[in-house]
Amino acid sequence: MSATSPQGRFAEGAARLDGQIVTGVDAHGKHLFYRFDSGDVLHVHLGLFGKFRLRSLPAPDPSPNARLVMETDADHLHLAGPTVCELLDPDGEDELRARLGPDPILEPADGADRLVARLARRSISLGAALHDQSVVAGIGNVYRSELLFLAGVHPLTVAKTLDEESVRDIWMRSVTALKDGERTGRIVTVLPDEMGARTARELERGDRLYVYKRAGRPCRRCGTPIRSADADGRNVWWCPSCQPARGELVTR
DNA sequence: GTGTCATGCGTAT
DNA sequence: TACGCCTGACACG
Repeated sequence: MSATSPQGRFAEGAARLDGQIVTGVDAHGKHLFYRFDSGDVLHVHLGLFGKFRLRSLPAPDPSPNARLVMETDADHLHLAGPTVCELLDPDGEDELRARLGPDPILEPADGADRLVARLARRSISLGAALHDQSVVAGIGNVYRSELLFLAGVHPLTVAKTLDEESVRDIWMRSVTALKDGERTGRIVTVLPDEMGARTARELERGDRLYVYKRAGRPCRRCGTPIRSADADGRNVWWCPSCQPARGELVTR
């Protein structure tokens, strides 16, 4: 594999990786790890804007924006706009993983206990908690609203007040949803029996989710207008009928 | 063409 | 809590 940094900001790293063999790729939450035969580990976090593009050769236009291009005889992998693109030593990877909560894809069976434990002490809202990567790794702003809708839990519920059964339900739904997303490459949370005759792939962009960015529009299930509020500096959406408040809510 | 927004997160205040 | 950063898609004109 050849590695280059057309944009230049990862020139040193690319030079080190150039000529190496990729021995594995894995992830913890939103953090990606490319492993090389020398033992080097490339850590990538796409952030809000980052994007990988995989193209077959011959490669398309020159890519001046690419932080990193990795190329084999067959493929051309183009990375632009990541928040993080760096080489990590083993200690660095350990420190990173220690900061992250359980990943529903990595530990579907064991992670629920850890989530229960991590929520039990928190006075923040559930919406904020699910977005906190040290509580659970891999859930972003789309999934947090959608999972809470599926679970029937109000997003401003005080995290530590939620009953354990509901926490485990949210965990299991996150396992299913994130695995689906990993498999299909898109976020579709609408359940199969609510898709009508269409498959997940056939759904229009706006028909794939229940509440995310649907403020004021009718709930797909009950018709009640969807609401939104700020949770942790980002919007969260919910259906007031399908996700009634149980107990007190976090109001700010 | 221009402006706005976004599936994120670290740092400064 | 605010801001900066990184890029691309889309709405609007």
